[in-house]
Amino acid sequence: MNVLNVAEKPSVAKSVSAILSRNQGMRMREGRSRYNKIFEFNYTIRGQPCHMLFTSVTGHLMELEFDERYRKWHACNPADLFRAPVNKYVPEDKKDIKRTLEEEARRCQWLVLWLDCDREGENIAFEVVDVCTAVNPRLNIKRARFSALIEREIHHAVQNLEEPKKCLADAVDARQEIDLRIGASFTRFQTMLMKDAFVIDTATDGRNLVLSYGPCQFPTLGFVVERYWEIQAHEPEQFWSINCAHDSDGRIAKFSWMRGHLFDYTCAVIIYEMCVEEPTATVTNVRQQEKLKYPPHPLNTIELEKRASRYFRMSSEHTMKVAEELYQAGFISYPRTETDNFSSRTDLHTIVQEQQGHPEWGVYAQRLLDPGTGLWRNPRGGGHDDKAHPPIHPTKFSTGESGWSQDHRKLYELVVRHFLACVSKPAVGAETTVEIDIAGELFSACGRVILEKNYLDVYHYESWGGSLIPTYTIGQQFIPTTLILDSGVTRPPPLLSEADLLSCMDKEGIGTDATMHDHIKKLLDRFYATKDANTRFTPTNLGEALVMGYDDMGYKLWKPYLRAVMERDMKFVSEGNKSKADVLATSLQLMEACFLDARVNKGKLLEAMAIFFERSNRSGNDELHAMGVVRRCGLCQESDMVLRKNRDGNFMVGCVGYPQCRNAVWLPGSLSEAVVTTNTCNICTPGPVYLIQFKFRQLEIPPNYSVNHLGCIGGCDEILSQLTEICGRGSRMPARPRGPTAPTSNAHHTNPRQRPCMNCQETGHSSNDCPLRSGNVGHRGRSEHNGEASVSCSSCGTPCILRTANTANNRGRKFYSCQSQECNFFVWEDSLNNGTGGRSATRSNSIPSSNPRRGGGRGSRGRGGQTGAHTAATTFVSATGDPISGRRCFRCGDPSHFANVCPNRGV
DNA sequence: GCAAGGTC
Repeated sequence: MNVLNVAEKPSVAKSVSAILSRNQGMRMREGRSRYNKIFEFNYTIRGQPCHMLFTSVTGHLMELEFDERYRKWHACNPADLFRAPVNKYVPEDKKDIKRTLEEEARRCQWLVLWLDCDREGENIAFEVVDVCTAVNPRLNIKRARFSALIEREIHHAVQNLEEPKKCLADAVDARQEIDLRIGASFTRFQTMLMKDAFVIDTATDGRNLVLSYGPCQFPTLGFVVERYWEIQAHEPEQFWSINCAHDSDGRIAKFSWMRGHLFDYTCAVIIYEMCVEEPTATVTNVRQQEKLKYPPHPLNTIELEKRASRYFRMSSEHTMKVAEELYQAGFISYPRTETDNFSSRTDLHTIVQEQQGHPEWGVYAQRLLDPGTGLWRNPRGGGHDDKAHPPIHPTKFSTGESGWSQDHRKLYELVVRHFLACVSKPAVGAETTVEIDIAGELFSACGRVILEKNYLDVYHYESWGGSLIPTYTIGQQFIPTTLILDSGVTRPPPLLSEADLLSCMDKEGIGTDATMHDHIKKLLDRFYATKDANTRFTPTNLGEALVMGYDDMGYKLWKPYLRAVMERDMKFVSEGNKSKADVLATSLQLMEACFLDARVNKGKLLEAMAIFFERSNRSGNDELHAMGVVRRCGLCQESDMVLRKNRDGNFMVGCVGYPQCRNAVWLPGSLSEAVVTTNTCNICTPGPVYLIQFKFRQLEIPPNYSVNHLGCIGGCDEILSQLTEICGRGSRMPARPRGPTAPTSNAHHTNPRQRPCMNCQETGHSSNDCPLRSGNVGHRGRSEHNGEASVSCSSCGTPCILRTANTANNRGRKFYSCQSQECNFFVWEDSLNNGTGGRSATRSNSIPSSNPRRGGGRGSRGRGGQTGAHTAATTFVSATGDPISGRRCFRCGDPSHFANVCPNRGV
């Protein structure tokens, strides 16, 4: 009987073949693919002599793609991608493997699937089955389940063959389809929306700029942006603490205040003065304890990446590349593993023995193997096991190979030292804690002596500080050598390092051990974030704007929740508790609704981008001309009606389903500007029908009509109908030059100061200069204006307009906003009434959000975190809430400010 | 030009 065996990768095909054949009578021959060899040997399965043919794939054999007609970006509406047909196909670079499988399957009776024993492995198994059964439907299909490439496991697996599990593969099918549909739809949507609308000056090296969205890459970006916002929002606050030191027997004990620190200066001073008046310290407690510092758990992929980043500042992506090369050359075990627990069957001693000859750590390895030293300890597991691979460990001794780079050496050394540390005893220290009392205040000091370094001898990446303190006895009294009142300022957390980012992703289940580094690299490739020399990530303007835009919409697409829900559903499918179809239907329905909503609210994305980027003047692009969704098309019921500006400069509202759907509303030819607002019509149905802010050319409309008009295209708008009737529709108007230089305008120009303003009917200014004009703020979308100017901007002096907020948290709340585009001043009306005063838009008094930039316009960067600084008007209040009189700056004595904003702070 | 998951 001929048995075709297929593994997930060539190395497994080779290892399993070697185990089953016991390296006797095994022949290797080439397959169609140069990497995937075929091993042949004889083996007996449950008494049945078999001729075994063992080959492999290289991961997934197939990919999921849309039908041909949906692949071109402009061929369909991105929303269609939620329902477009998808197919699995074998990509060109896997065709050779497919051919090998077909040729071998034709002459076999059995197919045994040796794919990795996880969800993806099961899915690949079904891809192999599809290819093989297409040429040989009579194949008897079996699954070999093994948890390690160990002789006993492998023989057991082949003698106890099982059935492949469809529900595991189904879970992956669902994941693939959801990832593809939401990734492609959102990527096309946001790329086409923004790429030509803004000047995004990133050096793409000739590549097309793609603003991709993915359910893993976006939450990864979210972690980076969130930390950045946290730093921006930080308001430094001064605190005080009392520190005490005692110098005796040539040793120093540094006592820290058990209250930690106080933010109330007066309280701190009062307590400090009490201590100074009665400085005698009495020892109240002396505690001596043995402390252990444990070696790390066995190494898995994420830990390898984190430690290489921390110790060598190597990027996770580069680490995996180097690790892969070491693995391919046989020096370390398989580097993509979740497992941090050695199987009890692993021969750990042999691995240590191989390292005995090394000039640097060979002696340590010898000590480990000597039972007399007592250094050996069986490794503690970290509780993770992917059932497919052991923790990363050395598999071949080397003192460095000629082809190795410094990074190869460092990584191999890390793997070896980590392994040796894992099988070593923890370091042992003796800790002494001393507590003292000074005038009723408690202080403590700690000293440590390292008794046994143990694993720290080989794992020199870690250290354990030790310091000797004087000897104390309970009841002993002494006068401290120093007793001082120290001040400090709270600091924001640091930017996320690569190791932090990996931890966030691991904790929230973003990506797999084999893909996390890809998602991090993608942030850099897409220009969403940058990494500094200390491996810390800062979002770029582009990355921040995208997250801000979605956040302003109220969608948490940049949070890990979506992936968590998907993972939960995948688990249900793989356990057979939900069907693939159910999960696909509910998940995609939800995401499609979210997509359509995001498209309606794309103004938020554009607003966020406008904070960081200049608008582009490029034309000829569809998206530039499609200026916002006005309503759902009532004719085709499938697509949206969008406001457009045609090439001849005329406006219309047309269905995006054109040319299949030709529904259109032509607007008056006298229009010079039109902007879709976030306000909706109360009359027209089905809603929402978004109102449009129109601006007409003054000389082309009758004098009794206003140049500015907030109108509706749903049929209820009498003024719009009249103007359309009077001026004719744009579609029939000849193209004309636009703008103030148009000769027709100049011909009849009158002095605007002699005529009443078209906007407010006052004289002395034109409607362009009207203080009640809404123009500038509209594109920032803060909210509609109510048109009442009663406050001047304290920043630039320009009159402010009273507006009504339209955000989720503050809907209906009034605020004054500076009209100047260059100024960010705004103030809540109710804060004026209660006397707290106005400020430039920053986190502390802006629209509450996790996003400190919201509410801020261009120019607000870098100001966050600085506001909230105590001002002259601050009333000083103690911790109990009582006002404190006479409070002054700690540094210069000025009562008008706190020390943290003192002009002499740097002196 | 798009996702994420395998892998050489």
